Amino acid sequence: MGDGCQWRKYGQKIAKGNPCPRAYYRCNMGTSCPVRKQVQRCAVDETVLITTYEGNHNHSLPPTAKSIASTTSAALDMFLSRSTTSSNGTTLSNPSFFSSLSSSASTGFATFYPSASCPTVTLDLTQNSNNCFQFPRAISSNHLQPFHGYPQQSEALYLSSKLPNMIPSEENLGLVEVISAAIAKDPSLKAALDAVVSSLTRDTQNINNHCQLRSEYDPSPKMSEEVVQHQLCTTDESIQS
DNA sequence: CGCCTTTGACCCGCGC
DNA sequence: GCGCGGGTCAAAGGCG
Repeated sequence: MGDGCQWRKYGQKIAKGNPCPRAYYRCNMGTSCPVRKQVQRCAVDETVLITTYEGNHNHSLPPTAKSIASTTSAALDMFLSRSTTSSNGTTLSNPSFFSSLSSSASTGFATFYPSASCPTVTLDLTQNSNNCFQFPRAISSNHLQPFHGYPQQSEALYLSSKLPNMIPSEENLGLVEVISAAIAKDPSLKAALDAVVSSLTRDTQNINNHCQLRSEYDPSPKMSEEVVQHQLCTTDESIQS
């Protein structure tokens, strides 16, 4: 998937537990840019590409890359804001919220599991189509620092994507419902998403994409809110057990 | 000819 | 100390 940056491949390995090789890339845009990324197909669903970014660019980014960076940063801020308001006072995000999201990711839609020890954010890029980058949907994050694409502390950014024309499909409807329920439960979440979309609109010329995304985030769950909340509680209990 | 990818070798951390 | 696995290096080959 093109992300606006130029990458130079420097290695490929077959990781244990996944027959698909993992490719290693370095950013080739700046002089001695420290940013690296890993790309690997999901072992469960080979249409899913798991891309891991590490480091921070030491050069300016093209508009497309900036859009991704700002989007990711906004997503991180969104989840981070929840962590700072959590009642237990921890620096990590609301465990109930993330357990719900992680459980939805385990349905084969985006089979990636962020660990608490590694700062990560997982984004669903399945809305990518017509070779035009669109706004990714944040699935989960336990990252403690936003990604701006400029020198900061070392960090890792995890992105997952599917090939075009793969959705909407039944397998990820559950995720949509969970996200919708999360938005319905927390008005601040919807406000954060609106801010992200508004920010993206300034960077993109594709107004149609914007409209599509706004409709994607419309908090009108296909199920009643009571049913969704019950499922979330059930999911939380099963994970905790 | 230069750039990029491929791929086997090597390095290093971690668990036993 | 040894083996395993992940990450990186670098020579060789392909391609424009």
